[in-house]
Amino acid sequence: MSIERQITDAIATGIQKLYGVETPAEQIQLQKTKREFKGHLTLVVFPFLRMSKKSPEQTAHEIGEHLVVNEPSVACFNVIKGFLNLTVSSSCWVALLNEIGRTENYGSTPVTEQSPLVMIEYSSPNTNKPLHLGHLRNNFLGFSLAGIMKANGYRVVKTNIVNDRGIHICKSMLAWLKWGNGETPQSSGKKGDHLIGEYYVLFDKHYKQELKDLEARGLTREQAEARSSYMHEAREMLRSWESGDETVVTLWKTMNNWVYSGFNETYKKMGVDFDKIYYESETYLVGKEEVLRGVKEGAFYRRDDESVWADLRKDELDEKLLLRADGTSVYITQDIGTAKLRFDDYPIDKMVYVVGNEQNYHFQVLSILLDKLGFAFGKGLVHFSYGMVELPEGKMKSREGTVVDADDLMDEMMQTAREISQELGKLDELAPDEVENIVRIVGLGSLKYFILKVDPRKNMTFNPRESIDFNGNTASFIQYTYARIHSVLRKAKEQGLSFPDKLPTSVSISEKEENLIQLLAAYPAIVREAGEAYSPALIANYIYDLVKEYNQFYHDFSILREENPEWRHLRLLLSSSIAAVIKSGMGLLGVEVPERM
RNA sequence: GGUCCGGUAGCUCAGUUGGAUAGAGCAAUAGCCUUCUAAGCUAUCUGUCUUGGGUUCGAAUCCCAACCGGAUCACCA
Repeated sequence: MSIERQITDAIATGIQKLYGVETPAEQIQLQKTKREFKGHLTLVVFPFLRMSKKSPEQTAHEIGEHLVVNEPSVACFNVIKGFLNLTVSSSCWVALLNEIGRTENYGSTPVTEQSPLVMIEYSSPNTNKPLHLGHLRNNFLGFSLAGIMKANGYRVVKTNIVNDRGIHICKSMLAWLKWGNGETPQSSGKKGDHLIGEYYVLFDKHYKQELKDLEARGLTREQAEARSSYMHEAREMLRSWESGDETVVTLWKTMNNWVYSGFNETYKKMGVDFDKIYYESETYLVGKEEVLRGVKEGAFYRRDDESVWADLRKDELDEKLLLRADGTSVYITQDIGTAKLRFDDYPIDKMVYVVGNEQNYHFQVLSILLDKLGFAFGKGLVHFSYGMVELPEGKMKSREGTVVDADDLMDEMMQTAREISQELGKLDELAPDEVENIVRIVGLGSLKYFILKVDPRKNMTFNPRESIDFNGNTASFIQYTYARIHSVLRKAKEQGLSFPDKLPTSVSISEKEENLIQLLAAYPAIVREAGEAYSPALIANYIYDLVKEYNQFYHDFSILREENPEWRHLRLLLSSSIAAVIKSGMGLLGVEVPERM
């Protein structure tokens, strides 16, 4: 039982005894004492005044007296206005540190075969262009969330739905046929996804020119769009693809494979992975079948032009198209099919979609549609909706060339990490492959942390010109502290300074150390909250607080030079426990920590 | 126009199951490397928490209204 819980119970019995009123423990809220006051935990007594019918000060004193006499973990107390500040005894903190020190996987709940299964969909790229900054936020959030859910005792399946079919990929294919001269990733040395992206842009360029020419001949915009031969060819190609035309399908496979090998490289660099990948080309027909089943069962209806619709006006939404008049599927049809396949494949208890907040409406609709089709999971699906990544001058626009490419950005981060490391002379004594590894860990970690420390729901601003800081609330600051702790532990070992993993509770302990242990003790609750709130940011900001506190401690206290063996042991045990929590917490963000840097 | 989300220091962000004098980092200024890694530490400076009401012992936090910004309301994905 946690100290907090113990004291809460003692307060409940105290109030019962003093004022004869039964108070459920949930109503008693202990909070962390503010830094400027003495004590560890604070009880705000205002809510109990109507029971005690006495002044705040007097009430606080009475409860405080009761605790000191009856609850051994409370050493002393002080009262300021209506605030009862409790000081927990040193021996409790030492006992707590002992416990944390020998708890394996501290902070995480074990996963068993009976654990509920959560499937997390993230990434979901289109195969016509490379990944950009927005995808980075998506991938980092999705991967981190998977780790957090696992730490909270869920079985987790990470999944990805690849948008591999549709008019967009036909545009790239067409441009490549027309102007590509058989260029391949091998022949040009370009990454497959970047190569395809270039042809997508090239199509758009020629298409725009064609429109301009047509408009110059006196056509309106709409007429020009209808008359465009390029667009006509692209649509024609999509039709050939859907009817299984062999040359088109072969080309499609070839070009998509170029993209996949490019994506795989990027995913590897990002440090994310998937347990199961679905492809839209394999799910859209299933979606169509499901929609037709819905028509048969009366959930949806057909209009005169043969298009299929869902009437959601009873759910305070509008009518929604599900199949076009020509029978082809739309975006949401595919999500219905994917959902069905997934639930056929796995016994999913909870489905989480990591998708940007511009699709809030889409998922609201999807939830209702799945429910109408009789899928039990429809109502409970979670849309983990995150904000846009904006540049200082506003949204990223591919047409204006302001898109920040994921590969480029990651490379730049590593390059910057390398330059700073060299300037500081950090890497002088290390082997080249070690240098590469540290540069990767620091550069990439800083990027991930920079993105994940922000509340996922909020839009965030990213300034590519001001490179990401390596000071302050950053991954490198945390990584540096971790490396330094390891250095101390390494040196302790070299000097033969082993320390027991269990300290006598009689050891005297400073206020700073008590505060650090109190912070450490909060970790499991933070992991739980992060899981409930879907917020890796909670963990990031917690780790930062812990590290900041430890750094001050590190500068104020000697560890290896401390001559009192009990104190030295305490500090070594504290340091190694903190290192363990840093590693665990950063691991939940998908950020590695190096043992030296 | 309807719906949803946001507005906290010059900048980037914490802080919201209502609690004490609203916090960090960056930027600025001044110190600290014969001592466990200076990617660090210390000190100073920085605020109409968008505005106006309400709820109460107490509001950045909850409610109402207004203003500003964003998203969405596609036979695009």
